[in-house]
Amino acid sequence: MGMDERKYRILQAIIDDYILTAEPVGSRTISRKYDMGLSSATIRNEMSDLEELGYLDQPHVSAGRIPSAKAYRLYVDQLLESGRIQAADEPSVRAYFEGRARQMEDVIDHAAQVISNMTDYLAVVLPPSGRQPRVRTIQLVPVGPGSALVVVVTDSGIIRDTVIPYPGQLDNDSLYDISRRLTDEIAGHSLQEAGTIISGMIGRIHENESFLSSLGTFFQDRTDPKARRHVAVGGTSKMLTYPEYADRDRIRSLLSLVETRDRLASIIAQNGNVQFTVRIGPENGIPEMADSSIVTAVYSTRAGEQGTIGVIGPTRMRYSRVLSVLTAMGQQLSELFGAGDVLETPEAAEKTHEKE
Amino acid sequence: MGMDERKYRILQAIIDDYILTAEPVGSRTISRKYDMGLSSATIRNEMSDLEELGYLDQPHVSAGRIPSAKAYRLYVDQLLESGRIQAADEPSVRAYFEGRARQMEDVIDHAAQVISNMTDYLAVVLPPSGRQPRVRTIQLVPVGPGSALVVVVTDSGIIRDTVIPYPGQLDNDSLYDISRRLTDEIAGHSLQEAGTIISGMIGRIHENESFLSSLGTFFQDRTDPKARRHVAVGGTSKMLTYPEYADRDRIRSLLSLVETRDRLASIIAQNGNVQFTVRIGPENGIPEMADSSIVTAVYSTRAGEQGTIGVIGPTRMRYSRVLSVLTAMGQQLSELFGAGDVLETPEAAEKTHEKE
DNA sequence: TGTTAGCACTCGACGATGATGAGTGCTAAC
DNA sequence: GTTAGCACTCATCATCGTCGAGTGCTAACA
Repeated sequence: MGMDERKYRILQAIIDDYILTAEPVGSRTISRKYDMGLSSATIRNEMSDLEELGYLDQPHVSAGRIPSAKAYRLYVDQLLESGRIQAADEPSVRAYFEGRARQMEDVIDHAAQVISNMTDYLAVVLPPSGRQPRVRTIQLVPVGPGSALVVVVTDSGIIRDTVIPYPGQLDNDSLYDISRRLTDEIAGHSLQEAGTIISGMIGRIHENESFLSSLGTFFQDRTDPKARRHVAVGGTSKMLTYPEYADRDRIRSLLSLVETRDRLASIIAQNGNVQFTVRIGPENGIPEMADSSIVTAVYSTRAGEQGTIGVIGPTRMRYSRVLSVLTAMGQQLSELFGAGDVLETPEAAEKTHEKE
Repeated sequence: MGMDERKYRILQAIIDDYILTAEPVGSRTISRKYDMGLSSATIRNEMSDLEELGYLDQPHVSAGRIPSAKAYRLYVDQLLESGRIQAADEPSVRAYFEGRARQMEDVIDHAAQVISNMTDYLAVVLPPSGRQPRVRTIQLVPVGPGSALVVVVTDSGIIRDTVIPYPGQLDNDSLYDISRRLTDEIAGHSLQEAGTIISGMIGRIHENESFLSSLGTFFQDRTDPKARRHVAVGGTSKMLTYPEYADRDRIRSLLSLVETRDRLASIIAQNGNVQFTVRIGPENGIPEMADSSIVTAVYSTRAGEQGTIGVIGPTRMRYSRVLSVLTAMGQQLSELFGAGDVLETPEAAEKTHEKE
């Protein structure tokens, strides 16, 4: 007994129906709604086979069948192989970004909103990271007595800033001078290297030792992989519409996952270099998420950094829809972060220029 | 029939018990658990009176009584008048901030966490705002070809940054020069005034007109009251433990409120100059929050800006606890934003200095 | 006059019971 | 190989009676 064409069509119909209704689907439903040209009895036989093959589960004897994780896996694999994933929604994704979003964090927040609006699932967007960005400029800006704002511009265009103390006797001009000298030293190096270089300067330059040491630790902090990153989330409340999250404990664990951004980020973060990751139910390895699926995709920046966008939803997810939305959004974000300046959409830049 | 001492004590007991159990409380419970030296029959008579006075509601004939919004109001008013609100938790609040938090947003996020941990309700923290901060310095930092990062330091220490385009022919030094000249012009003025001044310069200085105009709109954007501010939220998942939020629609409306930060901010934002605001049930005027209470408190920065911290929970809230936590946190935040530099805790600054 | 014991009454919560119907597996006929 | 038919299973739902918490009222008591 193998998996022939007809079995697959029936399985597909069952999956489609279950994704739609979230209710166990019976043989009668299939033969009626998805006119297969087969009677319910025949379907029943096939379903029995499919169950034996591990593609269907039966909650109890007198209920219909439910697709197993294995069935979804087959379904998704076929989907991915067939190349039927089209960024069909690209125009509408693009429309969402028309003349909007300036700062990186705004873009990311907005992207999460858009994804969740288009899919009706929980959307997560991680900022670009991974590759060690290289320093382009460092600039110190006086903030108050005894403290300066450090602005580091990297080749990925991302600005990291923190206030550090500095000896009060420095005025604006000397700060600028210092900034220039520092830039000369560390430009082109990674943040980590920059930290080492600056720490190394402490011996050589005897003035402002404490200041240099603060600056050194600043770079070290920024290199820390545990450093909190902004994680954008959208559509949490959408999850409440799905019956699989009717259980309070389940909502609870989902909510607290969303609340602890670190954990959420580590779950969504992609490891490999693949375009998509689809983890169905138990595959995701998170006990309390055994009947949730996680789909992620990658986007990249001009500087070669990678970011991840992801969707979390019930196992009976509209995978096809999700994959196509993620594709479109991945393209859009890559474009946004790759084409023009990282911190500005092409549109926004254009709009500003029109005023000339 | 007035409200005598004994009635009040009974009412208090009922409120206490209901806050604890969330179940209608009967006359028997009161006479036993809160030994009043009265039989249940007497309590019953008093409860009957209290109901007539509007302080108690009865879900149905054979159930106990539930405190009405009017009862909570009385309770809270007494609490506030009695001056029994003590920042009793101040030490533990302080402990939470030991050697932590550098950036303003981190402080705010952390504060929301702490409040929700200490109260077990949903906590919201709004960043300082209100007063028009005055410009101290403006500095332009080159980010990439044709774009510069604008860093404005105000007397409230808040850094607002955006990337704007600038004509490519400017190099670092001329940017610095421009920054200096701009600072000379706008230092001491509000953001709005700064915008006007810069726009006014367009006529006078003919070089870089487009750049100045971008900069002008930058200031206008920053003055926009609708400008999105970072709103910190903590403890959303805690709300699921309360039976009053068992209903899915109720969680849903709560969740979507939390998701739309703008609306959340406008609900929490304080108008007057009072230290506390307690809005009980229907008092808050938000239909879907008719059985939630909102308690807010104010903190302030050295620069005279005001921020708001707030708690959202069921009407049967532990008001006393919440008020005392908010008091402690308000003090802590005021201290944090008032004493040392706004962007740094005294601890953090101290810690860094130790390295000298 | 205020307090309390006693009692009848109300009504939601809960569990048992039975009807309903969706769906299955199996068998036999086509 | 397909399908009609049928017995069987079992979750769902409404009904019904029991249970008990809690009340209001009355009458007795200090």
